[in-house]
Amino acid sequence: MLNKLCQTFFEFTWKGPLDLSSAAKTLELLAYFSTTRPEIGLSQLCKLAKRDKATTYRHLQALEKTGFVEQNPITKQYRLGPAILQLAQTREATVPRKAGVQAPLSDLATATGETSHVTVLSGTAVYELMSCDSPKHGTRAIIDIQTFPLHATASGLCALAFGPEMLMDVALNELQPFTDTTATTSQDLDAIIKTVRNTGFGRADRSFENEVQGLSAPIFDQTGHFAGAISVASVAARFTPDLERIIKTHLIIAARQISNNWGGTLPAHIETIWAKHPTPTHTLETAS
Amino acid sequence: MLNKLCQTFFEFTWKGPLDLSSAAKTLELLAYFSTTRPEIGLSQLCKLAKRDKATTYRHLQALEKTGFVEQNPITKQYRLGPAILQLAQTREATVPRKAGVQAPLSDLATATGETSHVTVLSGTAVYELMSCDSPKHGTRAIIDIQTFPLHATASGLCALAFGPEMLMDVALNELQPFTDTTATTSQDLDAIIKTVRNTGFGRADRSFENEVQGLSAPIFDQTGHFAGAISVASVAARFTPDLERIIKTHLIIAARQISNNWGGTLPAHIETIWAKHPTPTHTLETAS
DNA sequence: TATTATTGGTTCATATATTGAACCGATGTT
DNA sequence: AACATCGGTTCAATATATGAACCAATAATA
Repeated sequence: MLNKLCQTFFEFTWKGPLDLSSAAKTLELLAYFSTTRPEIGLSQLCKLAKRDKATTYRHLQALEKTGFVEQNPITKQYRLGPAILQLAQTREATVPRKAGVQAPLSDLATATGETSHVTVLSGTAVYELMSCDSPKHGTRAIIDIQTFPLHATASGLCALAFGPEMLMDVALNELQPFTDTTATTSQDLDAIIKTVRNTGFGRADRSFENEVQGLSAPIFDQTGHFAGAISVASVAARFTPDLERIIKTHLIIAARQISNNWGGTLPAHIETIWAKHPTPTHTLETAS
Repeated sequence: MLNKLCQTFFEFTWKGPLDLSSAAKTLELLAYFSTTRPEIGLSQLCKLAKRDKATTYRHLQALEKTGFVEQNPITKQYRLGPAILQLAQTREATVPRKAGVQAPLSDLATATGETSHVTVLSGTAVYELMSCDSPKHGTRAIIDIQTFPLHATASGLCALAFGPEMLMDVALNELQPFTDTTATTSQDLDAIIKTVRNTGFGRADRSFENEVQGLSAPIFDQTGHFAGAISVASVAARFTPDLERIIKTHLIIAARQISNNWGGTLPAHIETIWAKHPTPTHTLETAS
């Protein structure tokens, strides 16, 4: 906590720096593992997490004891462990999510040629559930975070617009400016969300990363509540009204399918909005 | 892990909090969730884990903050969260395991008509990776633990026989008597393991649960080391030499397939053993 | 071969962060 | 209305996590 101050280059409040239980700190270590960085050594992980070596070591031991990480016996590096698979199996058996996402997400990525994500709302946070990188383009929008900021990403805006109102309070406490177009005032955010509600699409114009255009549609589950979002992240430079029309068309399809697979349906008022504004781009209205 | 064992027989008097980091305690809470008990309330979880309510609550908060559990907004109960899926995806992409298990395991369960498991060795613990309940019989052997005792289960014995020697030390410190046939002395265990090495099969005769007969074969991965085991748990009452022959035949097939899928092969000496004792039909060398 | 800089892992005094009995308010049962 | 739960909160007491310094081993300089 004391030398947490060191990492304050800016007001880099990662998320709730005030009260990080030791357990939470331990669990956050897991977030540093990814397909591009599957194995991490102790020292390397210390640098990444900006934590003390002894502390990190003990945390890793706790994770190893419970099977959340395991150590490559030859390289001594750590990687995610088998306990995770078991839990994932239980989670998926309990609340089926991934199974109903795979196909529509893949279709979306293929149809749009852009990297696509499905996010889920859990509590007051939006997590990435699955992503699909389209091989169509060389440059891809890479988003390498685990939770999506509510106020700056298309998925987050969808959650604010269609999820529980309580999310707005959370968002207003985390108005971190990622780019110079990030909404940082309550008024700005309100206006944006109003637009999301009016159009039925979340839209993040370079508000999270400078060259990324996000577009998203909400997903609803069997409870009838907002459960997540499906989004497309395209490189801003090639984002044209034409592309936007295509993306929106396929977002609607995917959102319908996934909602259906999760045992829900899109609320009538959203379907109505989408029908009213078939493809709300000023210039193009050609049918496809 | 420990708490499961503790609550089974002896009280252990809560004596040594020596090796229970707060983080580990927190993570162990996750083990109480299963497909048969997917949602757990705060009070209920306290009873299960035998922990204080305030403590458990804070632990759950930490888990919720990191997405490992989420709260059903209506029932207020907790269930496994979406972060797990994400990590599982990474783990599986890094160290593919489940993908190569599904089919052989399913085949095995179908062929034997018994509940079958695949376990993996991680560090010094044997974890269940996947299990498949055959629908053939009404009574099924249900094993509802997450880690398999090394000295009392067929999978554990396989690990001791074919895994790193260091496991033996761990096992000798945990010689918990689950049934009256559980090996509880170093000598007994040595003898059993010798048999496992000689036959190429792990065998647990009611040594973990009174009515369960376990039989297992080792799996090897691309490193050439023991990586896990595949096992069949049959109800002891219907365990006949005939059934044993059938099970062993299919265990061999499954062990070969999974090892292959994990990028490894069965060591020649094990194949040789299996060939030498070509499914010991009615000539059981393990006289009871 | 000696030097230096890594690595993973360990120790121990310090004080910080965790603990649990008791307490709340809400909901539900009798 | 009395009672029993539930999820959640408080606060003093202290058990527990912390990190600077320290090892031993390996690897890259030189």
